[in-house]
Amino acid sequence: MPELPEVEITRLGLKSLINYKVSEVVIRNSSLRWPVDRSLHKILIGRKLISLKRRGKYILAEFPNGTLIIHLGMSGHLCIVSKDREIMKHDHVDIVFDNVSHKIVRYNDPRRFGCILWTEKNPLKHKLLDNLGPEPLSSDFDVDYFFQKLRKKTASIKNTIMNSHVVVGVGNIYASEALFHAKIRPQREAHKVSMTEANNLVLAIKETIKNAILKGGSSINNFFDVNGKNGYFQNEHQVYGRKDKPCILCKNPIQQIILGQRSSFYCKKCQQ
DNA sequence: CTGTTCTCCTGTGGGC
DNA sequence: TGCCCACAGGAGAACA
Repeated sequence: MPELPEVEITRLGLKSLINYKVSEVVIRNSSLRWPVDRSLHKILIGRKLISLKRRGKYILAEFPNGTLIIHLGMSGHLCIVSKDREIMKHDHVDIVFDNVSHKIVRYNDPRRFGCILWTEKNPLKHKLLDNLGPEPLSSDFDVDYFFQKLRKKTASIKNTIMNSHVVVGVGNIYASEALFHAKIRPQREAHKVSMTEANNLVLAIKETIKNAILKGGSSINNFFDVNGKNGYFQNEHQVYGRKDKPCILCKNPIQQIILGQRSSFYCKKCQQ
């Protein structure tokens, strides 16, 4: 479910909890991708949430004694709920703030590919985050950097932009979308992409992600923000999920192929 | 090192 | 209606 825009919207939605103290942690099911520390309540109770940052698709919740590293995986959601909210299936973890009944952060994740990890060190040096590529919206992600990376890659351009060591935050939906905007076929070998095309792709990735954040994220299979509000970006997908439907630009049917086990969509006329 | 495949898990939708 | 199968937004691990 969540690509970078959805994670960013989730992070922004949680900011209302900054400066509140944790009063309770409930772990109903600790078996996420990696086990949730069962002593998290001892670590967190009485600690004030200092900041909420993001690196790639990881949300970093900073406390005085360390940081929670949260990833939503494929199907994770964070919601702010009140005490009387009924417990749903797959509501695995609650973090209650300030003993206020309406300030509970609830983690729900049917597939349990997400994670909630505690670190007392610099989270950016955590092994999951240490070798990540640049943020797509930062100035570090520019054509000079990107083209140098592409020259060394024989993998497909789509797999390359989805590689978090090249650039973070480009998931399966936005990879297809960005390649459509840059008019590059997803299966092209990365090192055969020209400087001009690389430049177009950098701009397309930035635009696609920026636009999706503005629109509140994609709501495919019910993404919703921390207050339960839907995003609208799914209404703007040009190729993703549009197999056999007419291309927005030339009316030719959109193709679907599998690259790296993932569905990829493109227009064979507009993308070369 | 690189690129590819496998893996975790549940839910959903299509075909029969 | 139920059953079975394919597939789903991530990404580290294992492997060649």
